[in-house]
Amino acid sequence: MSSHAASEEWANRAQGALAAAGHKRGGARRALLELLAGQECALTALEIEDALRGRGAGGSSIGRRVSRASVYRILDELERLGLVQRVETGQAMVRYERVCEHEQHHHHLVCDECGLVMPFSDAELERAIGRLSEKVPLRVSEHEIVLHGSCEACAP
Amino acid sequence: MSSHAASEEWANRAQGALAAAGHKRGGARRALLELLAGQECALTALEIEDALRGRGAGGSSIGRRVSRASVYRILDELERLGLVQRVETGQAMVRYERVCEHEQHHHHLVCDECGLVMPFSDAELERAIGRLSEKVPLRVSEHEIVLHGSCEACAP
DNA sequence: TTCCGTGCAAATCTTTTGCACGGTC
DNA sequence: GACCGTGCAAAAGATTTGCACGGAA
Repeated sequence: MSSHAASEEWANRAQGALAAAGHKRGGARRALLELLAGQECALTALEIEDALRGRGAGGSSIGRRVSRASVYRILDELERLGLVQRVETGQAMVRYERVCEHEQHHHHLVCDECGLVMPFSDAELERAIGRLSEKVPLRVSEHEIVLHGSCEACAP
Repeated sequence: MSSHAASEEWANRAQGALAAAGHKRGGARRALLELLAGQECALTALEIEDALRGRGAGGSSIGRRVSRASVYRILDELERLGLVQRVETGQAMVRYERVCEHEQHHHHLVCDECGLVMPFSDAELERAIGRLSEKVPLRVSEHEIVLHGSCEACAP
């Protein structure tokens, strides 16, 4: 599935899930959905607020200021509905990213020097996790993997 | 290596590293080292403070009150020296645990219902991570894996 | 005697909550 | 018109920092 298609699939699913949960379509939520749909990787609440304010360099600045409280509230709701997931990178703030059902999910590389966060995915790793999940005294529902180190710019 | 030996190896290494870094041996730090050496898995700063205050049910309560600020300061220093590592479990607070060099390191299972945190280790998973680390655009120094789900008590 | 280590209290910073207004259905 | 969604301001909670005293070297 192309990145664009995944983005659209998610946007549609999000719309549907929110409607099904009996939610109205406020401007802040729409802006946030639009932003998240277009993102490849995890953002912090602050980054989301800034992006919506229109600061982001390239890309379509959504141009709708959304208060920080609403950002958190909406993310919290999207998480409960399974539309976004939290990503803990060992940095100060929690990150959030959309969850695509039909796309191989990814994990994260974190540069501890500059803070860069990159996605990666690896089928072998997923298989190892899958087998492991059967052997462990926990009914596993999710897993999160973070690799720390230095990125190519920081450790050339 | 037995659990006891690992605990002792760590305590010795910690003593040495701190001495080498030119540190004096204050009472709070000694109490904290003693506590961490005897722990199998990750604790939060608050749990450490409480344990040191002597609350813990079983076990040898260390019986030396240590202020929260000192707990954080000491943990921060131990982390810089590579003696403890932070563990993010998606719960409100960060957890800390000792790092044993000669022991296969472990990762964590987290019950999202009751908050229970358990250690596990898996050689196949480590191999997968090792191979992956070669292919990724990051000079990998550490990795963290957390499996979320329901423990046997919560999902019987 | 010189510093480091520690406790206390205040500051910071992220995230959450209370409340009132405004828009959606 | 009823009710949800949102912004603003204040609160909450974890972690960090400033400062002064006491102990280790």
